[in-house]
Amino acid sequence: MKKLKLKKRSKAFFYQGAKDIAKNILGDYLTFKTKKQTLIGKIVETEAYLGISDDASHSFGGKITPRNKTLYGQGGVIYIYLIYGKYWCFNIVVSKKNDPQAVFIRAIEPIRGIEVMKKRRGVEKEEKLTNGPGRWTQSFLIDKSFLGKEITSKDIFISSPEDKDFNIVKTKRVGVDYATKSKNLLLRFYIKNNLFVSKK
DNA sequence: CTCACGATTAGA
DNA sequence: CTAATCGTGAGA
Repeated sequence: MKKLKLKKRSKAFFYQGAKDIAKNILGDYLTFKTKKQTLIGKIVETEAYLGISDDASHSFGGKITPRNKTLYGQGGVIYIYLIYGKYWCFNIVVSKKNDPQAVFIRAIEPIRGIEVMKKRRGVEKEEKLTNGPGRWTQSFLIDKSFLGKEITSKDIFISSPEDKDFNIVKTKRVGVDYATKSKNLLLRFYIKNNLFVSKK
């Protein structure tokens, strides 16, 4: 078996726009280390949120609230929020300061720490551990304590393999029908035929 | 202070 | 298909 070579994504990588980053981090590995264990997942599904011009985005129109103010900082930090009173949604703030774009990580493929994930999720089926934005954060035990943390940290970071070989599917974003102008933009990206992409 | 609702999920 | 569940944001 060939050894997988991974290169850590730099802070400057996250200064690009959301659309490019959402596509480019597909197939990348998300690593999350604690004292007890290391969890790793491959990013298989993302969405881009374009910020001020995007009426599906939390920062549409330049709105600033206590919850979303992290979006207005320099790219490369984590934006987390609670949805439906239960599930943590994990985003990476991208672009430059005062350009509040974000990349939403909707699904990953579990690579390492699968037993821990099964225990936390209370399910045995591997395909159901991480195939949705609220599911994978539950597997990784990610919550509001990660808000504003650098995605280039020692204990949580993204790295890219040298070679990637898959096709990317583009679709409309999920669950943004409340948006009128932007709801049909093709800003959701996922790895074609990957088993861990969220619901049909 | 009140209150409607969500970048979702589990379960019938 | 519907209910769950609670922090958040808008408005009184």
